[in-house]
Amino acid sequence: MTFAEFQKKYYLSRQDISRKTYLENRKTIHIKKEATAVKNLDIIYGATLKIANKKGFQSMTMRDLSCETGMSMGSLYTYFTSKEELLTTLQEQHCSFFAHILEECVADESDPVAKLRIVILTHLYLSEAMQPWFYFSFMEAKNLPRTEKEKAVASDLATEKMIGDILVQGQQEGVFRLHDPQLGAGIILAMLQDWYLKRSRHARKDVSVDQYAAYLQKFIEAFYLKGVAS
Amino acid sequence: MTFAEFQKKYYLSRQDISRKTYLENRKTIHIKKEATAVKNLDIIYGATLKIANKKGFQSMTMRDLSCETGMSMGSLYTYFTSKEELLTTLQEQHCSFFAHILEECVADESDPVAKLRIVILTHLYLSEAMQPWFYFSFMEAKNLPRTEKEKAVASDLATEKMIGDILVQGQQEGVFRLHDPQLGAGIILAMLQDWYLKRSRHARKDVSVDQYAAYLQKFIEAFYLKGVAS
DNA sequence: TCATAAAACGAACAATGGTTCATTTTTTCT
DNA sequence: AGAAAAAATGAACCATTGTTCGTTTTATGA
Repeated sequence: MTFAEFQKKYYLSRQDISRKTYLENRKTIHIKKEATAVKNLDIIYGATLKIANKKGFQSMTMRDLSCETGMSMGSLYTYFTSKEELLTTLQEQHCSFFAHILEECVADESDPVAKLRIVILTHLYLSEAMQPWFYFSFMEAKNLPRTEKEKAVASDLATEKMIGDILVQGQQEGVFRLHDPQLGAGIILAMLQDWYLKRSRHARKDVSVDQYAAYLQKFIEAFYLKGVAS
Repeated sequence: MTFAEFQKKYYLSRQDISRKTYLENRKTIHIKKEATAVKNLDIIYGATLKIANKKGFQSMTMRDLSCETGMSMGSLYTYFTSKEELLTTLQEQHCSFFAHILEECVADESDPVAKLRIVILTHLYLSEAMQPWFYFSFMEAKNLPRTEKEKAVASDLATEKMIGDILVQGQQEGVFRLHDPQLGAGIILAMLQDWYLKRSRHARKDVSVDQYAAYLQKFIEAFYLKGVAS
């Protein structure tokens, strides 16, 4: 699978997140028509991520958001009850979307080498497709309300555990070299996160996701795979 | 060198940063006695990093800082002219301190393998000794005033370039395998940054800097070094 | 076309938070 | 000890910003 193919498969993602937000928050969103709500939620999410990733969510004022979305202050407040609720909802919706896809990707794969490859690839592709949110989630994690913060940490740990489990399985099956799988999982996750944390730097080097993915695979397999000659 | 040895060598660092700040900002700091100024600057820096790393610099109020330092609002303002100047000065002083030590560490080493090892080790040790600032610098980079932001980016790029240059040298001398040194440098830097960005996670796994350093060395050399049998 | 509901609007209110400065407390030096 | 300098104090000021709500504009449907 290449990124182009991945994109086709998850083409609808952005709309989906806004639609899910609307359906799950009908009580607080005082808008009757789904189409209107979904369209505006999409605009609001996009603008929020754009501004927050430039100056931080705290520094983003509701007036900034009003300006960027082209909506009035009053309008914005028909989509959420407070600035904090906007933060909570945005984070929650994106986070659950991400978790769902990542868990799905290794579901019907049993070979640890293939599993590791697909997790790495899927994570990179997801973070490429949803780069603004991934960056946002990393940078704003500590400012999230308690519950959301805990979910974000849990999600991150789950990803790390998923990688760690694959490493353990590979060691048990004798295809991976014996090394601390906890540490290994942490380092692999760090390399995955680097892709969305330093986007502009990779862009300057003219590196595509697919090139980065290929390099990572080689790097990781050089250490973990048994009997690969240098 | 172990971290314990490193710590002995750079024992005075914290005081040094406050002292340098005082000496270079005598015009704006309306305090006559050096000892008083240095003591309080140290308290202010420590409190600022502590609060900002918990809730973000923007969200930190001057009242928070007053409370944490035990100093009054008025007192704080004799050490800097505005909240932004506090940010600027803190960042600048720590950044130049860091750059100085990192450049020094490879000065009298010519072998690329040894060079790579010492850069990795020094970076890890520095980020361990100054963890609050490293974390702060990464998380607040985008909120820094223009000049400081540019310096922070430049410093980061310089580190990456330093690693990249070592990889190139190693390839030219025939001790490293041929691979994109730019990408490699980026990935190595990501692994170094993971150490201070995820401190609590490493603590939970009971991993020391020295253990982490050893693991990284193996990981990186498995990929770069030629003819190391698996 | 017109009446009614839906949505958008943005000025006004209240709370927050950076900054100042007249005053008090502490230190220094003779 | 006492005067003068240094340092610390914190209440008050004012710009900023989250939030509301009475009004206006737009969409719907008979």
